Amino acid sequence: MSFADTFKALSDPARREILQLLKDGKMSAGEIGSHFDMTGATISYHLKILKNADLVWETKVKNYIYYELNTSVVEEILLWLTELTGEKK
Amino acid sequence: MSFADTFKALSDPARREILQLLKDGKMSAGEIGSHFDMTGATISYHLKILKNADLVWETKVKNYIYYELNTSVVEEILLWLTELTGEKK
DNA sequence: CAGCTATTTAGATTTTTTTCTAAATAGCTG
DNA sequence: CAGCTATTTAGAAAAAAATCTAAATAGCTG
Repeated sequence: MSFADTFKALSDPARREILQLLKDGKMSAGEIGSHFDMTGATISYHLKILKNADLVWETKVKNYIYYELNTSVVEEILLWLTELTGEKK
Repeated sequence: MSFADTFKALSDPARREILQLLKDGKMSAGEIGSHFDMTGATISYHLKILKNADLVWETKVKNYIYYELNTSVVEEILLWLTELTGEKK
């Protein structure tokens, strides 16, 4: 969705952990959930936020939904932060 | 304070805007506040969060408190994000 | 030192976020 | 197709965050 949504999405520790898990490749919602002490519904909520922020992709295979990291949007955040650190007057 | 606090601090648009303002040099709490449609108390609250996250420094001069950007902690976030984008298996 | 000016703190309220349980959907598989 | 398995959606409750007003602090300045 937007830049602000990306920052919001990154602000939760569980969501950041999900992204780290996905670094190693795609994973189903269930597999992701098994790494956390949360209900599937809660994991689904977090995945939705990551998806809305374009931080992840989903692909459906059989009755599984696989999630995959989308790094392109991370670049925007990197840029913002880099500009913050650089060019000081 | 911690890594998580830094991400939380960055998740609010007003706080990000404050950091952008401080890119151009230090600024008093009042000056910062004048850029926003919020009470001084609210600005003070946001400044406290930024300070706790080590994203800003404060220095007292007369009865003013000046805030200044501290970029060193931003580097950690940059690193985390960079590692997320790089080294995909 | 009396009154300003700048800023923060306290406390309350509102808004947003996170989480859960229960139910719904959807697509296998025997 | 009947029953599983995987996942999401809805709705409610709990927890956290943002905001305000009013009061407190603190340090000038005349």
